[in-house]
Amino acid sequence: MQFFFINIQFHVKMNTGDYMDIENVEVEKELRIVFMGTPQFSVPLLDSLIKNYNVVAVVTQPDRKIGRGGKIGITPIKKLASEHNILVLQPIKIKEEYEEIIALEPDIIITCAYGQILPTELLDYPRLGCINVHASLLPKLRGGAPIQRALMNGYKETGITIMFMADKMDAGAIIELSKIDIKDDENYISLHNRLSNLGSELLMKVLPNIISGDISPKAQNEEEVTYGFNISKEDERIDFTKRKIDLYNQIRALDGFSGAYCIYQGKRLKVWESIMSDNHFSNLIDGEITSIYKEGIGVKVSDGEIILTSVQLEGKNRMSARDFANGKDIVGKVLE
RNA sequence: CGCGGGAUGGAGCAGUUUGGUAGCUCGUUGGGCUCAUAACCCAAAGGUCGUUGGUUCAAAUCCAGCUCCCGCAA
Repeated sequence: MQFFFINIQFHVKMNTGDYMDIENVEVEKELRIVFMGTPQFSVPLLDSLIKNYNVVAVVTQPDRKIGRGGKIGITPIKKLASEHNILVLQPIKIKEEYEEIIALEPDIIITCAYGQILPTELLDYPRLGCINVHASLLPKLRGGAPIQRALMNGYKETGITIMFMADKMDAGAIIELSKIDIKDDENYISLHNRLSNLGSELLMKVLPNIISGDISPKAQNEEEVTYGFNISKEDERIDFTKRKIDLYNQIRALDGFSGAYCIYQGKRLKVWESIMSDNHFSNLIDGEITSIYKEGIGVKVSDGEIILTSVQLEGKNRMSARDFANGKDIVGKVLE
């Protein structure tokens, strides 16, 4: 917990319940932060906030049925907040249920992968504004799946953007950017974790400046805007008529996420990992299994061959492609 | 009670319909061949067939309950 000396006008709730306006007087006050987030990505961020600041409430998505059998799952953010006895709010539609948040009188709202669009009334309330931590170098890859899209697009670098929130998604003025390189063999899990930690570090670095007003936000260049929308079924399906580099990027972009898949003998076969090969086959069709290698299963694609190294058949566990091929006569079979 | 697949030596599977000495492809270990090898040949070790109970002369196999794993859908 941390206290700040600030020197602006605001009003203070007294012990009596009355409000007292104070102007230009240096006082000690606990900054009231409301954090909004949902998935694992935002956990390190909330963790840092809890350790260093006064988080008065956490807003996260409602508990939902998850997995088989209709079990209810709680969000990673709710779990962490509950462990610290922090108030958790889970509005179904925040556009209609934001009064409770305003009643908490937050000085600042910090969001990270929350999953709902905040209403203007809420955006306008906190005196220090609403801050978002986004996993791309804005204005590139606005939207819900910037990490996957960066990999899928074969980007060499990405990063974290901290910005003010605007009515339009991920369109607010940029406060701070931090770049990282994307390794050639990096997958979703790895990049996700690195960006998650980077987001946390960057926010801790920038937050004091935001509080003190020592920042100079810059509007995004609308001409350079690109989008990284959520991953759809179509994005997960492997099309072996594509180039091997595109398939390789698609597969690693979804490794640790939903997984890329193709169809083997009428069943769904997820492909978690692959490597590119330099072999070429002119007499085979795209998707045909070329050979079993030590590394895995070779598959003919438009510009050569890709070797599947880690796969998972529906109903089965993830396994090495070698194990999958074991005991089966799959050379010459076609993956769709 | 959302739909469905699965549990068999270290791994991946067959065998279950029609109960009757545990099989295949790998891996491991040892040996051989070879300039050499991830290739080839020979040999060995390794499984109370997820768990509990039932039927039977006899259960991986039939019946019932339970546990765990996974795909889809949300």
